[in-house]
Amino acid sequence: MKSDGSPIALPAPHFDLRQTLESGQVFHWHADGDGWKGVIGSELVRVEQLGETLLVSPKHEKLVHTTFGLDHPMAEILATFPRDPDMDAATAFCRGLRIMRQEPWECVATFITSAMKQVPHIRQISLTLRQLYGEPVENQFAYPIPENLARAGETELRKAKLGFRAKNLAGAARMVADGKIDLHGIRFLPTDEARVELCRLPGVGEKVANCVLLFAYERLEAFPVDVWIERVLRELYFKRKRNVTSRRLREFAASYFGPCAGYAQQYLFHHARKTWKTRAK
DNA sequence: TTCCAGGCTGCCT
DNA sequence: AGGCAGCCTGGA
Repeated sequence: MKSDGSPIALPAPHFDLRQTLESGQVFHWHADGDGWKGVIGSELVRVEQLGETLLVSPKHEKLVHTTFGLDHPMAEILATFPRDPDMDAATAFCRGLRIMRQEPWECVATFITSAMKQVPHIRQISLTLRQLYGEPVENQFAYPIPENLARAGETELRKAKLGFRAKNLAGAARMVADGKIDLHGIRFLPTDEARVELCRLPGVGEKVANCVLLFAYERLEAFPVDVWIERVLRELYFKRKRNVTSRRLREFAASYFGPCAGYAQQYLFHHARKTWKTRAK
């Protein structure tokens, strides 16, 4: 580390750094010795967990506290979960996993590029975009601002291996850069209206919008349904039924998992991905 | 080689 | 409203 002062110990009870970073919310953090490094905004941050504390540079204390949701009242959140054996198992397995607070543009852009991709690919795309279009931060790069991706355009982005996602990312970047959508203002909208706004962006449908609502706008009730969580819901809650529509699954999720459904979803998702050995990459 | 992956979109019925 | 193919690319 540079001379930012020696790390301080930030209290982090009921928190698990590794599980939080490996639960498919963010795709650019990497292990650094016994800790992790990643860029938050325009800061390169190193975090290391030591028991129920986090070692961080003093100047990153507040940033880390906010980004990792250390203010979340976990006991209260867990108390809202439905009680059934599968939910209980996921909750025990994921103890300490927090929903993070990401910067909206980075979050929406990353999930636009995640369509039909496996995690290593999403990480690769994030890294390539940062290296080509992001501002340097020490020896790493910030996520590119919308203006840079809009200027690059679809053709250039295709060279960064984005495939059909290039058009969507370039289009979304253009809308944000031109002020056609106000990602900051969305913060103040009710969740349903915020979702409609986000879906105006190319490449953003209900799933990506819900990811952004959950991971960037603190809407803990937002419940992203991807192919994985569909498998989980069918396997755990509709085992013997066939012909259950996606719509029916979403209706079930909305009523069953309660006001922190997004948290519950993340736990079911992470538990399944880490324990269902088949197919997971 | 062939197949498909953490989704969206447009076009069908 | 619900179903379905196509979209790029890389890895199994």
